[in-house]
Amino acid sequence: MDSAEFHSAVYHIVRQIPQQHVATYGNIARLVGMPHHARHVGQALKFLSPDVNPPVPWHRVLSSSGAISSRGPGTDGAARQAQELEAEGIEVIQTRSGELKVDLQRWGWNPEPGSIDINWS
DNA sequence: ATGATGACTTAAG
DNA sequence: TCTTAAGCCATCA
Repeated sequence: MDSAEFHSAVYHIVRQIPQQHVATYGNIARLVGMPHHARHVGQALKFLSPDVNPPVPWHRVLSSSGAISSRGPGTDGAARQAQELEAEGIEVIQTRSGELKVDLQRWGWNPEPGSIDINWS
């Protein structure tokens, strides 16, 4: 599986995250079959253009702690993601240190490995 | 070839 | 709940 296929696979899985649910980078990586590529899931999402069709609900992907990954100081990506999540009815809380997070126990999506469609092409 | 960089994760204290 | 440390691996300078 090359890079392009990996990206396609990631998009395919992310598109299956149901409304009002969130998944983690690591989980997506596992579902795609590359459990050590959590970081690259983020890379794939970064390359996403806003007008892809069908749309990819990138905002439903979080880190394993439930925190919305900061895109670096001075960026607004995290805040925009929080806004998308709230727009769909998912509760976003803020920690003392100012981190935005979602309660994975409540909103997390944990499909049985065999219960989802893996074939993207 | 080499070293730095991430929209990361897990374990430990 | 934080902070550190170590592991991870494609991409880039």
